[in-house]
Amino acid sequence: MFESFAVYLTEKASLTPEDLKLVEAVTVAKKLRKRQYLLQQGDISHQNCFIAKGCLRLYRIGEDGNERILRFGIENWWMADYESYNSGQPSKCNIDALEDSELLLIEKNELDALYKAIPKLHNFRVMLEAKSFDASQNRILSIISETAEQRYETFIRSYPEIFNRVPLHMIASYLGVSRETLSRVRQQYVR
Amino acid sequence: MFESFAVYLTEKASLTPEDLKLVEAVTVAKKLRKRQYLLQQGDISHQNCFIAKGCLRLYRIGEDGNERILRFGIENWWMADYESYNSGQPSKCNIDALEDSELLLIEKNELDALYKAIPKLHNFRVMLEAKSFDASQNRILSIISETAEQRYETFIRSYPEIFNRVPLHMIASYLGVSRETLSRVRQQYVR
DNA sequence: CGATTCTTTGAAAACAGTCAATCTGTGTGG
DNA sequence: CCACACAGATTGACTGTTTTCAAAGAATCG
Repeated sequence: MFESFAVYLTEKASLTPEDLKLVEAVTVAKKLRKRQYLLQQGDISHQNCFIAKGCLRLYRIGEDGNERILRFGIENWWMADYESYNSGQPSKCNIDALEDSELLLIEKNELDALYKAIPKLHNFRVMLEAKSFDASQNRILSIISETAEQRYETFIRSYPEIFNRVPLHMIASYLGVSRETLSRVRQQYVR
Repeated sequence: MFESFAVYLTEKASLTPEDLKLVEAVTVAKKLRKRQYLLQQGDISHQNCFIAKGCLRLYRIGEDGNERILRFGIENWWMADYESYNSGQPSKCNIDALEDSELLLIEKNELDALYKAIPKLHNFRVMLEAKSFDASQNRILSIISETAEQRYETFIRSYPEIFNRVPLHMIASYLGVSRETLSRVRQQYVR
């Protein structure tokens, strides 16, 4: 199960076999069944999670009781509530599995130590975070400037590997529209 | 003009007078008149900009020709189009001044060198970027889950130093509503 | 003062949300 | 293997919000 993580780190971050040993020493494997939580509101998100297999989502519960999905994650993506992860404060979010999933967890302090030991890994992380920020800026632009239909198109274009893998009402939540509206938008699409 | 930057770096990033000399050596001061551009679409955003005084905005022109504001910046904030800054690719954004402004510019390669020379500064940057990411996640949550009125309240609460300093139609653009809607929302507020 | 920018207002149209009912497929337990 | 519950998707009718278009009223600047 560490294997796919090793491949990822070798290809994306150019880690050597020696580097990988250091990583493996602090990595904990975890399997999650569909619907199981990785993190619940109030927990501290003290580990970073690499998704080897499966699909997760990160969401908050609004004052109206509805779920608002902030992010999805699939194979080769990282997942944590970074607000809690960085601050050490209790999380306002939940993370759960949308499919049976295989995860690799690293404690924040262990990962920070790895960054010191493997500068390449640190650079890789900085690059990843920059891309995450870009993605979230582009998502903001999409939400503030596009109609529901355009947002759905943008989502499909941006995440072709995700849109047909998660329930429609979750995509609706991610896009900030009601599931009925998204359903109607899709109809026009089929024609 | 470097003085306010020095104070900022001392207080926020704990830089020493020696550190500051290194920083000053690569810092270029620039004044911008209201309405002047710092960056125009197609330019490469190759310098990071510290705002010593004034107010800037970063925006894109949509297909409909309308401006969509992605960020504001005031004293002690940093400004650049980080997508272009990090990738070296031409920017899709514009940055201009909403007030006469005093800026301190550092070239990306100079700043990267500073991070090597002053690890404290690098840590500070990493922390800042993490906060920016959190802020943009919270903004996404606000846009997808709140009404126009609630978003305006959230904006005022989040940025009390900005909301009464920039034109209303720009806040409307930032919030993703029409200026007319924002104007009406504010009316209810006054009662 | 004149020009420009910014803000407000009104009325109609477009859009999205809500409520309620129905339909589908999936999986579970008897 | 069937019956049932459940999650997910769709549809219709209605309501409410937001946009658009057009016009006019403040405010600001040179």
